[in-house]
Amino acid sequence: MLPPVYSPKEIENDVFRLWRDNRIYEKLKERKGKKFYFVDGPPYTTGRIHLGTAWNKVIKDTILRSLRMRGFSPTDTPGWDMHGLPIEVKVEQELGFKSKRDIESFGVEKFVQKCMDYALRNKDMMTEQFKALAVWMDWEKPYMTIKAEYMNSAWFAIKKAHEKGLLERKKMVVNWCPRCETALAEAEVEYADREDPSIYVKFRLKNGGFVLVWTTTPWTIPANIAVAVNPNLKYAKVRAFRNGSPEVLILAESLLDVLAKGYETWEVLETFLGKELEGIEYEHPLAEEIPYQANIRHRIVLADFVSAENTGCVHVATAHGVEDFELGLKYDLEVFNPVDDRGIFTEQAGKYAGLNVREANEVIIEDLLKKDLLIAEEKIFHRYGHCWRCKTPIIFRATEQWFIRITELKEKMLEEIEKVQWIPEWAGSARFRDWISNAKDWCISRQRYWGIPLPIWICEKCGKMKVVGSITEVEWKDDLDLHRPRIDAVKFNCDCGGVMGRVKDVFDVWFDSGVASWGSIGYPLKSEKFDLWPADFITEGHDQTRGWFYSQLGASLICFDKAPYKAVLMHGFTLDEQGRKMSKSLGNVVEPEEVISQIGIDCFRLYVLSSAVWEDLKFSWEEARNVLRNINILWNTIRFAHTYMSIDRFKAGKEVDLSLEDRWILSRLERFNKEAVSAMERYQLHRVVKAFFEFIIEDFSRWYIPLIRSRVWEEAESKRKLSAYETMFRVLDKSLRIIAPFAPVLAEWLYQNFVKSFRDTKESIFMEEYPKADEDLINEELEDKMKIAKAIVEAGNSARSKARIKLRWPLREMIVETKIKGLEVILDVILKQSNVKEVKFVENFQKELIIKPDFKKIGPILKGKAKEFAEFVSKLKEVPEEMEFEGVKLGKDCLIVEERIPEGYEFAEFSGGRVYINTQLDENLLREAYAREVVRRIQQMRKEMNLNVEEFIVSYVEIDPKLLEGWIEYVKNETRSRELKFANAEGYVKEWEIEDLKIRIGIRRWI
RNA sequence: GGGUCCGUGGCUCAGCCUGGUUAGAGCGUUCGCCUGAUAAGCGAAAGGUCCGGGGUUCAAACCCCCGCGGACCCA
Repeated sequence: MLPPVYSPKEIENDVFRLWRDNRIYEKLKERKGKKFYFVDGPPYTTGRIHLGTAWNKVIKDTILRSLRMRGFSPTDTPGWDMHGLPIEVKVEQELGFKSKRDIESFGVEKFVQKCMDYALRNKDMMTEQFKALAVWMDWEKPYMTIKAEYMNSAWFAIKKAHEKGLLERKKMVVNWCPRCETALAEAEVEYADREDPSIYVKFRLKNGGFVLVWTTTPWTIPANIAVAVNPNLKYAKVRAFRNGSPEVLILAESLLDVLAKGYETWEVLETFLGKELEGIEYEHPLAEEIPYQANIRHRIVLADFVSAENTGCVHVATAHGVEDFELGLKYDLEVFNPVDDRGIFTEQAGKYAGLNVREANEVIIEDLLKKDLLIAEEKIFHRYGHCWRCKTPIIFRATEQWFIRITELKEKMLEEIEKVQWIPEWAGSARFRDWISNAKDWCISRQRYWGIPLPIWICEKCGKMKVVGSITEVEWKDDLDLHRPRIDAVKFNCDCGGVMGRVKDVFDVWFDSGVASWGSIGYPLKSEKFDLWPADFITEGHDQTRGWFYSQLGASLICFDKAPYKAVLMHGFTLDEQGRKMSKSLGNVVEPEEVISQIGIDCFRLYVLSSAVWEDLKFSWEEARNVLRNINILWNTIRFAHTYMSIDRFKAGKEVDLSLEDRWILSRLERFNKEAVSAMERYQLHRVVKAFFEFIIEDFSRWYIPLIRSRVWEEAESKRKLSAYETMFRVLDKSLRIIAPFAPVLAEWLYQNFVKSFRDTKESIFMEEYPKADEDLINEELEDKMKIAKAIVEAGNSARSKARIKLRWPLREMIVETKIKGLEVILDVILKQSNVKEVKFVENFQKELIIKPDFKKIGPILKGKAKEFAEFVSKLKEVPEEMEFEGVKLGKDCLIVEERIPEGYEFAEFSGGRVYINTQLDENLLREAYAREVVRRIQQMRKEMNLNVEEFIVSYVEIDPKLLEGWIEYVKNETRSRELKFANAEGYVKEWEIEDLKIRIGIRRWI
């Protein structure tokens, strides 16, 4: 016997033990199958997996398992992304550090070691969490971005970039985190709302008047070099009055309303296009506070990016804005950067030296006010970039950085993504395409410690550069760690006689994972697996559009001029029930462990795999638990099959005569199989899960099993029984194999405890082949017929319900009124499921039409003759389309037609017609009904007594024996009563009510 | 401002790729039923302008266009 209730925990223990003790995964790994190169997108070693990571790995595992069953030997190396700022920040927090200085004084070597320990510890914890999801990957041999061999793959790429002229060092304005003191990539900037000042400042023009600018970053004013206007926008020179005194100002004509912020009235003196303003010089507003500004000639310049917003005049600080910087290149403006790595003003900033830029905001506003240059000061709530790890607001800063010239690769990238299969299609053709089209050069250098060191050496004497493409060039041996600071000690001799030292930077961590498609197989240090490249398949969340999908494509184009993957499945995000992101601050985080412990691994997997992968998944406990109910139904069907097959020592695989319902369920099975295979090939995992439950619940549990129940209860070697067993077995055996990749633990357990009992099996269900559909068994006509049978039975039940007659009470006849032919084949099915003695199919069931005139309609037309018309109508036997009465033509809408069905019948509609039931019960039917009522109650009592299904009893029924006349044997048979006595109840006694009749029933074990 | 996705009963979703019965599930509500696979299950009822508008078509939840609302990404 199977346990009566599905309890995931025990099953999981059993199966994990089986897999471990018999080394199932390892054995599968030894099999030589067709090659399939899958690359795992490495999760970052943060320490805990969240629902999204769990979902991600479950998708991967499902696909890997299905590939193995389909005869492939997929690569299943898990990856770990272990470098970078997030870990540095965590370690800094643990050590209580505030800035890079703390790290330097602590010692870089010790710090890096701490980072490594942290990453390794987290990797181990997360490995256990993934294993607990029944994810089969090669956990013993993962790829790690911190291994020298892997770092070598990145060096290889950078050397390639250098050879192709795609690596360059240039001064650029970058996103800069003043806390982490490093440049950040676009992908490392997180946008969040924040409040900033919004100020309107006037810059005094040398030839009189002012130009009005607007900014949200007062701290950039000390670095102001120019003011930009749009050459094609109309500007106005106005005379504005404040407290009665006039001032002349220039701003965009369409934006004059902003003057209301600081002036009472104004008048336009003249208008002109922006281009006429080019070259006009002005005085820096803080020239007195910042002596350095005296060296600079400030002037108005032209820029297309200036839009008609705020004042239409943009303050340009070449060191603090990307567009500003580029504009500076065009006009050959000076790049004046008075802000240091920590976001603190340098000596060059004069009065502001030593102030943090955010603190400086206030001081600067104050100074502008004193000089009467501030028109208005407001607050603005806007999206602003923050460091992805420490949440500090970023600043823009011009620095020297190393770049990959992605802009030169753009065209090729767009070309390459067209060759990739995207699931869904728009992930590539729209979303990714859009991202690439907007791509900028990739800043790959970080001024940090925990990362792959940039393999660039520069001669201290002549400035010559050497890019190292392999760790073998730095005399690497197995045990040598290549992280900072050790690598910093490596020097090369320059041809000029000088010494080359390494650039101190490390790689942007996104570059690490970008080389995964060859780094994970050790290329180029090892090349034996490189023939696998490029990847056949990868899958990650939609956030990886700008992350891993992109970094891999860029790195791969540098090295190999083609895309590193052939197919990409993009999945969604996990959100909370209301569709919000899960976050600690909202307190709505659901831990995968918690879910697993509550509903089990398989239930969790089936739940997350049942919604469309590319859509966001709103996690709902209720929905997840619903899946448990479905699993329970599957469990119950298997328990049913198992119970009887075991009693009869059934062995599968014998020739049997299949009956109608057997052939039907097998047809449904093959159809499901066909659907599953086609969905699987298109990575439409949710369709497989949906189809599975629909088949098991709708077809197998609700329809097939009730149909064969009586066959299963037949004694001895009944052929009908054996064919039912064989059919059930085929259905379950195949269904389990189809769903095994999705619900591996459950499928394995049922394979071991159900399938194995009735046929020779392999060691594990995962050594079986994924089933192929046998399309010859699909019988469309039979399926259609059965659909009709279902509809008829349902209509019959509905008619019963109207007549208030329980299904347990047999009925004499059912008349099916329909034009559909050839329903005789389903006669038995209907008889059985409707509990009727006879079923007739007719085209027209006799019924009486009652035709009355619609007085409301005919009254106005026929007036006084209406009564005569009523007489005429009463003689009609059928409804005419049209009639003529006393020379007036009348349509059938003048008639009200009612149907009267014969006395003693009730009906209900179905898609092909109507079903009538005869509601008259005669003596014999009544006795049968009573017999069934008694049986039902005795069965209930047997169950309450916990009797074995096969055990015999003696029954006592306090009822007039006449009521059961002719049905006594039936009752004894059904209830396994050796004796049925109409006497005072003994043993386990209960009182019952059948309709209005009160009876006492007693049963006891037969000894 | 640009791009993408989503919008289907009270709620959560499937169906859309590949147009074709009466648009399906689950949850919830009400009323019934069934049961030796039932710690279960099943049915019925109520509940739908398939976001709105236009187009293509014999036929549109589905394909196309224009809006509206929400989410995400970018500027």
